[in-house]
Amino acid sequence: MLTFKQLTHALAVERTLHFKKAANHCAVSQSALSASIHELESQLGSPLFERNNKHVMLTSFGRVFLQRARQVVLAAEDLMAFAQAQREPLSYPLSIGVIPTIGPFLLPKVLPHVREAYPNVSLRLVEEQSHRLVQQVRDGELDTAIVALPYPLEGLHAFEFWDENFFVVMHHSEVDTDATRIRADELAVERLLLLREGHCLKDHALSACRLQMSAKQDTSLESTSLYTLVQMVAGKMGLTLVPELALEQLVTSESGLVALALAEPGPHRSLAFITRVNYVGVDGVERLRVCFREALMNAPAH
Amino acid sequence: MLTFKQLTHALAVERTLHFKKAANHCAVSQSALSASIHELESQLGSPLFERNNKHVMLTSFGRVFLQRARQVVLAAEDLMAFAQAQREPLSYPLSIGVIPTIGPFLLPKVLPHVREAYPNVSLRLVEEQSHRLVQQVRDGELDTAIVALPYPLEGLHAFEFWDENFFVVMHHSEVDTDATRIRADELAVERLLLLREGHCLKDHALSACRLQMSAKQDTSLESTSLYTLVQMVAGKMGLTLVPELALEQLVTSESGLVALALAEPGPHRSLAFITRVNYVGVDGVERLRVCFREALMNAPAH
DNA sequence: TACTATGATCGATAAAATCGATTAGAAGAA
DNA sequence: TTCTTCTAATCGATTTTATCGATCATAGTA
Repeated sequence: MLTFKQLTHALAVERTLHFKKAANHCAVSQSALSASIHELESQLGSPLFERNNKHVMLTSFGRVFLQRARQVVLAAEDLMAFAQAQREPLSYPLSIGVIPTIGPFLLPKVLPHVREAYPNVSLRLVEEQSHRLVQQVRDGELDTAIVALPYPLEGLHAFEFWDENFFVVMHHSEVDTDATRIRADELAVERLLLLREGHCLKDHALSACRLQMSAKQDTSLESTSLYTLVQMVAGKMGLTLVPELALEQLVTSESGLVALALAEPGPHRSLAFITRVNYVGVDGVERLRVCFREALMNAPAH
Repeated sequence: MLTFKQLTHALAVERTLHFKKAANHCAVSQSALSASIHELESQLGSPLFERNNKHVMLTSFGRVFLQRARQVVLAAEDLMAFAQAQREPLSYPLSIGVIPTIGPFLLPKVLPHVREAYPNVSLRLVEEQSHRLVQQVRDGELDTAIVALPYPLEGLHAFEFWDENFFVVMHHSEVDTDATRIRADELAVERLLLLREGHCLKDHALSACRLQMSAKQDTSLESTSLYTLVQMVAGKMGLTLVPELALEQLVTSESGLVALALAEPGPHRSLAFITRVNYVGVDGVERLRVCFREALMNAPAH
């Protein structure tokens, strides 16, 4: 079978046109190199070199063959160099899932920080609901995913990096208190607008209010994104619960909205990376976890 | 050191995602394949596969690495296929020197025949005088050369393929005989036009006439090509000697020239391939020799 | 003729690859 | 649970391969 060693030996002979010198370059004995060349030539069926006791000379075939062999060996060396470069943490492509109620609010805050710390990082980002992310991580379609806990993980590992509280978002005309906090039992629960079934934010928000989902809730108004949800609140169609990270983008001063901290003891959800238990890139994920955490701690408070 | 075997083993595991099946594909035992993969991964510094007793799964790194490794292995396989294709006789580039008094007359007759017999043939043709061709063959710059013998070859091998006679070419107005042959001592030697010094044809022509070179010959009229030489004859500036192969092109019916066979016992020069004594492509040259000979025998006689 | 340089070759040894058998652990069935 | 099955890792033995040092053969040189 063809080996890289044979090719590099032959290339050394091509360079030096001298078996002993080539052998030295390759750090083997002359006899070993001679055998190596013989073996290669016998595999090829044609001699690469024309040689006697005094002179070594390329054959026409050898010239053409080694020209191409050089490309192959270079490609292999490139491959090894590439592998070495990959060992630098987070320099290989990483596919990350993220749930829709985290992605648009978290990533703009942390990705610049990540790119600064790991300039070679290359992330493929996928936005899906938690249950699909869990499946994709399990199947190896994703290296990791960012989800909100608590969530049934069924044997996956979780690397938490942030806890956050929920805020009640209302139209300012509906606020009848000067306090910055509000208790769940003060809420007009019947006007609560939530995300469509399947978004974990819905469950987390309800649980933050110590509420069970009300069966008589008007599901036709359940939204698919926090953005439209907040637009509905701005249209005085009700009130909603928004995680802290999203406040900055969703509740601007000119929106006519007011955000009140939920008084129930929090925090109410926790952001985490999830991976397979024996995922080999845990090192990279752990680095991401630290990096995300630092970025969030340094981010301007709302 | 990286080996092709490791790469092909890893690629087999990538395809099957199963060590035993991959081992079967590679015709080795599972333990050997397992060791091979381990060795490769240790050289790379990163695992290619994430595996436990039940499942084998590509890592992100493995995906990217094997993508590139596949290219390298394919390139190597191409290289071997290329080498095999070269084993087909005369399918590799062959550089051939030829002297100017043979090339233009011989090659048009034989090359079509060669290309028919060896469709993959690829010839690089170089036209030089004998002494330069001999040197270039010795230096390996040429695989072989076509020269006219006798010529001092100094250790090169000669593969003769054709003998030819010389013809005296004169203007028809200067011919005073009806015979088709002429003896050297009937020639107006003082009007003999020959090629410039260095062309072996000059020596061969003189020796065909049993002549030594005359010192008082008008060297200013020595030509550099048979074409101009014959043009001079057509201008009644003298007569010359032309090898048989060249007659067809040089002495056409409308040129006003007459060619008379030289009566001296011939043939007077012999065409041959020359090679280094241990040139490895002798097989190809021998095939060319046979091919040339056949082409010339089938060529229409002058 | 003797000397030098050089690639091929040989025999011994060292290194590796490979095998078969076994182990350990996970998944699924009873 | 407990048993069975499946699978990759591991181990020890063996075979194969690679390598070395020494020697040989030979072309070129003095």
